[in-house]
Amino acid sequence: MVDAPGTPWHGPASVAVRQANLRERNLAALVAGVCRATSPPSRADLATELSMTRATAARLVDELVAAKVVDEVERERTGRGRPALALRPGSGIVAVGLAIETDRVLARAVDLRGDVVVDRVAPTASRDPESVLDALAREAREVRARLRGRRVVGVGVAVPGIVTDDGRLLRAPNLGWNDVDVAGALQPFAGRHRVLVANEADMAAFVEAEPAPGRPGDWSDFVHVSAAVGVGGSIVTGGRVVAGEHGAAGELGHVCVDPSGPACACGSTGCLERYVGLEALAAVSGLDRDDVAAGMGPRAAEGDVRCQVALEQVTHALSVALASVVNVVGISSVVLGGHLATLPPATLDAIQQRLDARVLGSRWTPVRVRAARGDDAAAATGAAHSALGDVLARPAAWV
Amino acid sequence: MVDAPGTPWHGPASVAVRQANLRERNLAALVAGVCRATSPPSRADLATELSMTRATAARLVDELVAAKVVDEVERERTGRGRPALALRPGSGIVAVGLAIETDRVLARAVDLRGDVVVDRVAPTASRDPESVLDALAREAREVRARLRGRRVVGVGVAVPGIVTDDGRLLRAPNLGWNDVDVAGALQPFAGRHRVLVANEADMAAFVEAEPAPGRPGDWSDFVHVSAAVGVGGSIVTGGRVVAGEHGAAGELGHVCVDPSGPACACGSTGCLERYVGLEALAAVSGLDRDDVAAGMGPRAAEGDVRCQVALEQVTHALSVALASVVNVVGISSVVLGGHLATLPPATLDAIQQRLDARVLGSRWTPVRVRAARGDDAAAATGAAHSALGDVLARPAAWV
DNA sequence: GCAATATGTTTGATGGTCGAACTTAAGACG
DNA sequence: CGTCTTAAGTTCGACCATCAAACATATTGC
Repeated sequence: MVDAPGTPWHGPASVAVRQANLRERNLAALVAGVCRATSPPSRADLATELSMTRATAARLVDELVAAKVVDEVERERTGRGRPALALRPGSGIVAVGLAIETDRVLARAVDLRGDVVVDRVAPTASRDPESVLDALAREAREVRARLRGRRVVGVGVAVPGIVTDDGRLLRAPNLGWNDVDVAGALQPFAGRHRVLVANEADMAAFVEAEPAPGRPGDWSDFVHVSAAVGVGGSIVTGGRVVAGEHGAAGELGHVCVDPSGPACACGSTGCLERYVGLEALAAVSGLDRDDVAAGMGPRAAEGDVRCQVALEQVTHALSVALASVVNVVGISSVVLGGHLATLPPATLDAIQQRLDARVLGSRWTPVRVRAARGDDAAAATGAAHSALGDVLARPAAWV
Repeated sequence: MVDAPGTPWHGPASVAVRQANLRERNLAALVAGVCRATSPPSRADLATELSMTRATAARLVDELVAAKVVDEVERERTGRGRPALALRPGSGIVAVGLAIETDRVLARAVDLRGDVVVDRVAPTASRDPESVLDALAREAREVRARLRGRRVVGVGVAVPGIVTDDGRLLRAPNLGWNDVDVAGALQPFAGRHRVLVANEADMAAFVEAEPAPGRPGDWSDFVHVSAAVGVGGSIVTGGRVVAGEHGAAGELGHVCVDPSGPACACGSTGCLERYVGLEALAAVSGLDRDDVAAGMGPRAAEGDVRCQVALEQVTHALSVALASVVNVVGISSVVLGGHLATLPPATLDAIQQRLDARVLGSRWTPVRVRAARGDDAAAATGAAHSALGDVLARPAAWV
C-alpha cells in the first residue's frame, strides 16, 4: 500500500513520552514480537529483531514471563551453542468474546495464542433484549467458570448493528432493537474490565486481518464481506479495521445492485442484501435457512437448478456491488465471510473474473477474492481478540 | 468515531524504543503542539499541555528554535507574571509542492505555518511527459530561486493518476500517460530529498484534513470529492487520508449513477464522471470549461436554463453516487472540491437532503456536506504539506 | 517600593537502556 | 573423553533524557 500523503501528527502521538513509557513500549514490542513470530523466538532472537540489546530484552522478557503474558517452552535442539528458551504467547491469559446473533448467543474464551479455550453456544427463544442479554451473561459466566485459573483480561461483544462509543447498540434491524445498552448490561459480568462493543462485521474482519492476536494475516488490505441475514462490510487497510463514524463501517448490504430490483426494508430498491442475504438465498435455492451455507454449493454441483440459479445470482450481485466498493476505496482484495465463505471455488473464480472486468485498476493490481478462514463464530473470536488487544498494546498494565 | 475493534499491534510500533527516540518523539510532540495551537503557546503552555516539566520543554524548544523549526515571537501582555515568549511554526522552513494538471503545471513553496511563500503556474502546450516534466522542474527551480534563504525540507508532487510506492505514475487517463517516472524526473531538482508523489485527490483531501501543517481541520472523518476533468475521491478517517493499494484511493468518478446512462471511456456506463466532470458540465451548461466553476451558479441564479439543468444534474448524480459511498464506508460527512467547491449553497443543501433520504444511518448521524476550503491549487498545497510532514514527524533530523 | 504571580533556568536525582565482559550449555572434532 | 567453538543468557558500570525542586527573572497590582 502506498503511504497516504503525510501522516498528520495531531493524533495520540502528540503526548509527551517519559521513561516509563519507554519501558511500556518496549514491553509491547516484545509481546508483539512473540505473537507475530511463526516459530517461538528466544530472548536473543527478539533482541536482534527489535534491535535492542540482549540485556534489555532478557530483563523485560523476564517480567513478561513472571506475569504469564508469555510462556517459556522447550525448543528442540537446533544447532550448537547454548540452547535457547523459546517463548510463546501465554496460554494463561484469555479474553471472553461474546456475540449476539438473530437466534442465538455465543460465548468463547480465547487465549493469547489464539486458541479457543472454552466455547459455548445457546439458542435464544425470544428476541427480547433483556432475555437475550440475560442468556448472553449466563453463557459468559459458564465460560468463565470453566477457565481453571486462567486470567481474564477483557470482554468483547460483537453485535449486529450500529454502536456508540460507550457501548450502546443504537439500532439492530434484524433484532428489532433500538438503543440497548449492551455494555451496561454486561458490566456486572465484566467487573472492572471495560466491555468492548463493536459491530460483528468489524469483529469478523478483525479475525481475518489478525488470525491470532498480534499475528498478521496473509492480506493486510482488503474488503471483508460478512454475510448473514444482513450483509455487512468492513474495510481493512494496513492490517487495521477502518470503522466508520458509528462503527458500522459498511452498510454494504444496501449498496444498489439494480435500481429496478426488489424493494428493501431500508426504503431503497435492489439492495445487495436482497440478492445475497440468507433470506434471499433460502428463497431462491429452496433450502432451509440453516442449510444454505453448507448445501448450496454441493446441491448445485449435483444439478439442482434452483441452487445453480442462486449461485449465479450471488455471482452477479456480488460482482456488481463489490466493483463499486473496490473502485471507491481502491482496495482490490476481497474476503467473503459468513455463509458466503462456503461458496464453491468456481463461484469465487467467476466473481473474481467479473470484478476484474468492472474494476478500473485491475490491469495494475488484479482483484483477488478468497473465502474467510474464520469459523462460523468468527465475530465472537474477533470480539475476544479485540479485548486481548489491550494486553498487546499495554502489557505494562498486567506485569 | 468509534474505535476499530482493537488495534493490531504488528505495525511500525513493534520496534524497540531507545532513549534517543524518546527525545525525538518529544521534539515531535512539541512541534505538533506549536502547529496545532490556535494562538502561539509559550514553553510553559506546551509543558502543561503535554504534561512534561517546564525544564524539558524549555530545553527541547531551545533546540527547535536554534534549528528555526519554531520561531519565537513577541506576545502581547496577557496578565501578570513574567511575560511569555510565544512560539510559532518556523517560517524559514518550507517545502516545495508541485502539481501536474491536464493543461498546466503548478509549483509553490509553503512554510510550516501553512503560508504560501512563492506561487507559480505555467500553462503547458503539449502533453508530452518529457516537456511537461521539464516545465515542472523549471517552475520548481524558479520557486526555489525566490526563497531568500529559507530552508527547503522536501518536495511533493500531486499527479492525476495511479502511483507506485517509488513515485512512478502508472497511468493518468486524462494526460494519456503510462508508466512515467515522475519521482526520477524530479530527483535532480530535489537533490537529497525524497520526492513524494501521490494522487492529486489524496493531496487535496489532505489539505482539507489539515489546513495548515499539523493543524487539524474542523472535520476529521469525511469523504473528499476532487472534481476536475476526472473525478476522484479520498477517504479521511481520524484525520488521516486512507490511500488505497495504489494510491488511487477512490476512483469515485467511475461509481455507477445509472447503468443505462452514457458510455464512459472506462468501459462502463453511467459513471459519475459523465455527469459532474468538467467536460460533461461544460457541455450541459453551455459554458467554457474554464468558466464552469465560477459561472454555473451565478448564471443559474440569473435564470440561465442550461446552467439550472446542469446544477440539477450535479445534484442528482452526486446524491446517488455519494449515497453508495457513504453507505459503504460509513462516513457521513462529505467535502466537495475542485469545481464542485463553488456550487451555490442551495445546491449543497439539496445534495445533503437527498443524501439524507438515501443513507441508512442518517437518522443517527445526519449527512453533512460542505465545500472545500482550499484554493484551486489545493493539490499543490497538499503536496507541500505532505513533504513538510517529515519535519513534523521527525524534527530531530533537522536540529 | 514591595508583594504576588508566572515564565524560564539551573541543579542533582532517577530510571531505563547500552556496551562489554562474563557465565552457561550445548555441538564439533580429534 | 577432553577441548574448542558457538551462541544464549547474565551481570555491572556508563550514559543520557527526564523529573523534581529550588532559583532567577520579568511583569502587574497595590
